[in-house]
Amino acid sequence: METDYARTRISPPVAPRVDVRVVLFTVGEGRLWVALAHGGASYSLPQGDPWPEEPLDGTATRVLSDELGIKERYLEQLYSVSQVSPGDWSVTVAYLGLALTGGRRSAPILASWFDVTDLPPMNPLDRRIVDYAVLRLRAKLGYTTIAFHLLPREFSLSELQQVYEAVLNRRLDKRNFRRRIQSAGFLEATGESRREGSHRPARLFRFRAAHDVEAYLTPAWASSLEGEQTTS
Amino acid sequence: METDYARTRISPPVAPRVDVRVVLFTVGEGRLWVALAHGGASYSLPQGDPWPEEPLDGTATRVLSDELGIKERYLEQLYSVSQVSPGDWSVTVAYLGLALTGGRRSAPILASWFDVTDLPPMNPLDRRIVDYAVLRLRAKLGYTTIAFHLLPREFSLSELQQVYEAVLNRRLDKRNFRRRIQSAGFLEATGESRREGSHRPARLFRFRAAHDVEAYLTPAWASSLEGEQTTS
DNA sequence: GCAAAAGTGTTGTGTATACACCCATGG
DNA sequence: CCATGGGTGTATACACAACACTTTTGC
Repeated sequence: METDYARTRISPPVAPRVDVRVVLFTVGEGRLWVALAHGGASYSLPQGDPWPEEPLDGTATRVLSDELGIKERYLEQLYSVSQVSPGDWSVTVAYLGLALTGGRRSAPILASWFDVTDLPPMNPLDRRIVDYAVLRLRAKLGYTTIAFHLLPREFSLSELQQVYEAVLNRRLDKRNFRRRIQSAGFLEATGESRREGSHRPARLFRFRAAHDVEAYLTPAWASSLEGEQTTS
Repeated sequence: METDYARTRISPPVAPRVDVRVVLFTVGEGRLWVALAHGGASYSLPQGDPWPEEPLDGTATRVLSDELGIKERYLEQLYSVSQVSPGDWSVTVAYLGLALTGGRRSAPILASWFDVTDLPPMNPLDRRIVDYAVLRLRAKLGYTTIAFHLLPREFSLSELQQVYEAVLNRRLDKRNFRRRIQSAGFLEATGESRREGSHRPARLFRFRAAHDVEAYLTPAWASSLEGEQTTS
C-alpha cells in the first residue's frame, strides 16, 4: 500500500508504512518446510499490509489465505522491525505460522515449500526473520505443545516423534521420547489403532486442549483486546 | 505525531500511527518498581512516536531519556498490537527496559515508581503490557543473565539474591541460590570485599559478559540490520 | 559478648540419558 | 518366515529442594 507520502516534500516520510510478514512452516517427508514466494531474483516471505480495523494477526491470516490459499493452524507474533531505505520507511511485523499440508506436499498458490536447512537466496531481512522463526519454533517444542499444530487430530506416537525430529533436525530416542510425552499427560488415547503396512498397527492419540500452555511467552491478552494471537 | 490523515475523508485512516511504549523496571528496597506517568485520571506507560530513520529501540531509548531522564541498561522488544478506536488507528510496539536507580529511589522526571504488586489504575492496554512484561522478566530470570542489568558492575551475592527475590516476589534459599549461580560460571570474583555494617564483609563479584545468553528468544539480528535490540 | 549478615555441605528425590529386544502384521 | 515399524524397562548421572550452623565484623 503506497501512501501519499510521496507527494509531500518530506523525505523520508513522516510516518512509517506497516507491513506484516509470515514465516509459514509445515512438516512432511521428515523435513521442516517454509513457504516462500518467488519475487524477482530471490525469494521472499508472504507479506501484506494491514487494513483498517483489522488486527495484525488478521492481516497475517489474510496474507496466508489470499497469497497461499492456506489456512494456518497456529499463529504467533515474532518481532517488529523498522526499516528505512531512501524515500521509504516501514515497520515490519513478523509472524510465525504453522500449517498442515494435506497429506502430501501440495504446493501453496503463489509460493513453494523450501527445506529450512537449504534456503534459496532471499533478502537479508526475510532471511533473518526465517532463521529467528526456526530458532523460536525449535525452542518452543521443548516447553510447549506447539507440535500438535503440525499434526492432524489423531496421530500415532511415531508421527509425533517424526514432527519433533523434522523440526529439530536430529534423531530422538524412541523410548525416552515416548516416556517424556506420555508422562507430560497431554495425550489421550483414542482407543483406535491404524493398520497401514506389514507391521504392527499403531495406537492413535489426540490432544487434550487444556494443556495448551504455549501462551506463557506470548501475551495471552493479545487476543482479548484486539486479537493478536490465535490458535487454530 | 498526528499525521495529515485527518484531512482525508477516509475514516478510519488508511495507515496506522505507530507508537512505542516502554515498561521500565528497577529494583530497590526489596521490591520491583515500574515507571508510570501520571496522565489524567489514571497512569500510563512512557511512550512516544518514532522518528524517521530511527530504529524502534532508538525510540524507546529516547522516550526514557526525554520523558524520564533515565538511561536504560537493557532493552528488549515485547510485542506489537494494533488498536482501533473511532477515527484513530495505531500500532503500539511495547518494550521492556531495565534501569538502575542511583542507589536510592530517585524519581524519574515525569513519572513515578510503582510497586508492580500494587499498581494504580491504568488504561487496559497499558496494564496488560505491564503484566506481560513482569511475566517475561520473571521467566527470563531463570534462563538468562538478565538480572545483572539490575545491579551495578560490582555486587555481593546477597545483593544479587535480593534482585531475584524482588523480581520473583518470593524468598529463595541462600545456599541453593549461591550454588546455582556460582556453578553457572558467569560470575567472577573481584577479590575485593565490602565492609558496611557490624557484620562480616561481603565478597564482591562482577559479570563475565561472554555469558550474556539472553539473546536466544530475542532476535540477535535485530541490532545488526537496524538496531532493534540493545544491551546497555 | 552480642547483633547482624556472610558464608558453607549433605542427603534425598526426581528427571534426563543411554541402551536392545520382543510384538503384531502383511505379503 | 521374513521384513517392517510398533511397542516396552532398567541403570546411571545430574539437577533441584530441604535443611542449620559457624564466621567475621562493629559497637
